[in-house]
Amino acid sequence: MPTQVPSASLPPDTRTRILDLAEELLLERGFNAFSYQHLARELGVKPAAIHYHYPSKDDLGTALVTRQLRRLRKWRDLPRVADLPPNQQFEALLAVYDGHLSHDRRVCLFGALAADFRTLPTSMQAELRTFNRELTEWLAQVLAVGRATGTMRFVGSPAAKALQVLTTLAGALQVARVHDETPFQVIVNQVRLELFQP
Amino acid sequence: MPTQVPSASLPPDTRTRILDLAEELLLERGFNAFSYQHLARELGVKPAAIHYHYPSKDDLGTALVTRQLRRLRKWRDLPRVADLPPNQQFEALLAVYDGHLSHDRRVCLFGALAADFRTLPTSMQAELRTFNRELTEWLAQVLAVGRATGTMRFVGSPAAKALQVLTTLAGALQVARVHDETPFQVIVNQVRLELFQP
DNA sequence: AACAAAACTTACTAATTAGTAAGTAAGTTG
DNA sequence: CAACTTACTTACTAATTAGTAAGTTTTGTT
Repeated sequence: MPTQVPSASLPPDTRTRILDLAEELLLERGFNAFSYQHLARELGVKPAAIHYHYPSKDDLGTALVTRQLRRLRKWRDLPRVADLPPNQQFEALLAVYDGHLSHDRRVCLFGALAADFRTLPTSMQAELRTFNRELTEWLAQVLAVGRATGTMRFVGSPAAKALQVLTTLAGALQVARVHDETPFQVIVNQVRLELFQP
Repeated sequence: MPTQVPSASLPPDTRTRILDLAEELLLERGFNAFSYQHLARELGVKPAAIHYHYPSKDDLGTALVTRQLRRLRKWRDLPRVADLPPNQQFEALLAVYDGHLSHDRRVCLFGALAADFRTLPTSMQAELRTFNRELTEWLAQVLAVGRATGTMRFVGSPAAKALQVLTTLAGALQVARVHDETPFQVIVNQVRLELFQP
């Protein structure tokens, strides 16, 4: 979920630059709204160069989701995230979505792909399912501990609450795109209010 | 929001059949994933016939959203909806989303268009904003009365709660598409549980 | 029956799409 | 230095896209 890993940033090679731009276009315009030509033009290479690195758009799309899944796992296991108390882990999650919002109101990966899901290659579909499942499981665990330690309050199971919250956050970024940043903030505040009410 | 108005159903003319099929493809595959050829082939006419009724895809898309907006207003003002107590109005809303789910797991109009929003003609964007705004205002009113009359319980403003709930419902249909019907039911139950808890 | 308007089809553009095959230039390695 | 690999470009297909113009059939009206 994090946008950039600020580790030793070498000048990115073409392969990575393709993936970065494709991700940008995916999150800003949708998977069926950009072509190899778009990528090539903006990167200053020929379309065939993209095909060299990612033979088909299926390959490119799958690489995109796979990288995001790798990032999620890395982020989740980061000491500065994993070692936090539940309420701060939750805030760290909200910060990621807030980062998307600030970044030209990008939607999240899930929100970008869900509507067009049936037009996606099966390998992308499978990866996206895994991504969503792992994220939900992580949050469910956070919520379970949060409630057990008394910092969070909610009815129903942690799994149900996690699913509901993540769905709301994905949707909130979409609403922000259609309107402006305000409804996103309103929704997030509402979620927070309900989760941390006394 | 209702899928079909069961009034005196004459055999639909081509103009309507185009709109019906376009809506089906929009809600099942996304706006950028169907073409005039797809429509024409399935309707047994030539692509130029579609252009005759809807000169450009912009026109078609706009007509699609406009019709949905008309349906929303009609549904909302229907005696069998408008005259209901708030909790039953809310259940009527949930029934609409449940109808989408049953109908081959279609997403709602908002969920279908939000991700690709920036690729849409401005007239579609404007109509979709109006659609979402009016639906939110309606639900806010329902929630306000529901809380005032003691049948519903929630913290925060009715407007914030309405925005949150509708966003969650739109997202829930997307989750259903990516996984299966189960998470949709889980999310809706969670929403209900929180709204009607004692 | 005459006429006009509505609802198309036929036949076409020009642009864009994903993808391929063959060639080339620059590094890398034995 | 020779052979090989990597990372491309050039040049091309075949399909699909939205859209148009002109002609034809169907329908409704007087």
